[in-house]
Amino acid sequence: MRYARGHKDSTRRHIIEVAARRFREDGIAAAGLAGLMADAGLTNGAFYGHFDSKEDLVRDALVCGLEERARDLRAATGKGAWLEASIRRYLSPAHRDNPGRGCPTAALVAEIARSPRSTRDAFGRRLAAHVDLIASGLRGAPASRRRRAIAIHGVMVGTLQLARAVGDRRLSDEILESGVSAALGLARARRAPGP
Amino acid sequence: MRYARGHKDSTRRHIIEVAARRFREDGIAAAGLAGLMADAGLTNGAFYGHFDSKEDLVRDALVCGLEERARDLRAATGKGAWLEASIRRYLSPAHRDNPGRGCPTAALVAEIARSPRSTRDAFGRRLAAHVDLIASGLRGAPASRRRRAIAIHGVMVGTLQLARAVGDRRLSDEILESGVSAALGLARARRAPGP
DNA sequence: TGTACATCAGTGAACGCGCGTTCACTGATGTAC
DNA sequence: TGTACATCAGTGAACGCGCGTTCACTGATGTAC
Repeated sequence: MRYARGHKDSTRRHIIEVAARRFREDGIAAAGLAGLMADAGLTNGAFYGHFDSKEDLVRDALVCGLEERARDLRAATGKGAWLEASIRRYLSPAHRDNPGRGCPTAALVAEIARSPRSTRDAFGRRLAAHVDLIASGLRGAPASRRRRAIAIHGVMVGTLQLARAVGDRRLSDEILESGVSAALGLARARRAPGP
Repeated sequence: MRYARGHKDSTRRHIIEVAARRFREDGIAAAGLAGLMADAGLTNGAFYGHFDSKEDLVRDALVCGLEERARDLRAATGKGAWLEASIRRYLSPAHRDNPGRGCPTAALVAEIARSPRSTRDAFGRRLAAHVDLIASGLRGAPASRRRRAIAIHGVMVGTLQLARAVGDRRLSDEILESGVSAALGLARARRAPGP
């Protein structure tokens, strides 16, 4: 064959990685396939040798990004205060200013909500796994840990997005700090807050 | 003149309202001007008699949606437990299932983050006012109230979006409940959580 | 009172462009004989 | 060892379509005389 064994697979992976970055930077609707393929060093025609449709790539790129972050987080677990450290890293100016290499959820959650069922199911499964991972770093009864893990994830995603959207840098920094404060509070509590 | 006095102004307002709904439902990038104008009962050509560009409409529609929600919230303040009630209403299945008439921030924050400076500044100003409104319903020292108000807004926006994005209805409901629980906890606390 | 003209919100066709998708083709390789 | 053929990842032009934007035009009204 013209190409080495495994060449096509690695090309496919490369396209997915490029797409995962571009989708997070520009949004799914605003990222065109031709530009994406050019970024990957290929021409537009090669796309359909690897994927059935754009939506197919969207799902793969989303899962790719989510699993990379899950691997990173799983690798950190166990080390002392790993959850606190990962909350601070998540709500850092560095993460806010580099969406392309950051959390796919924060960048794409609204577009995922408008995606076909299969994409939303794939997202839901990864979200559930991520929540379990966060919950493993909490103390308290299982139900309370799960509730707080979901809320921690929610406040992380929400405040990161708000920090990215406001024009004022000072306000943006303040949003990040408030998010850290609230997430750490939930992480340290022994009971779920609220009713 | 052919049209009654104030006709053009009311047409403009109508276009903005239609756009505010469509943007929240479909996303800004995915909502086309021709479809939007047709929804408003006009033809595409009339658009540029009212706005300089799509971005111009985006900013106006965003501000329109945000101010409507601010008015609703302001009207509720003062009534006993108004903040708790508004948190529960925000994180309800009804709000989750009707993004078109819901919170513009939850629907559009990622696209706002990719918008020009003027749009992000307009968003930042409304966000700051909204945070002040939430803070007015909290107890404690001013700095703590502000921190918690930002975090409450963050957890509301974040968990609503997560609830919209997952395919599994049960998980979605659980996310909403966890968000309510955490937001109420932050609302009832007397001190900011965390370090 | 009647007529000619100015106003202006809205019409609808057209602009160039990039979109997602299709397809006939290329050309370097491995295989068959 | 040399030649003919099959394979297949990638090429690049083309498809129809909808995008944001422009513009010459319409036609009902108010105004001027």
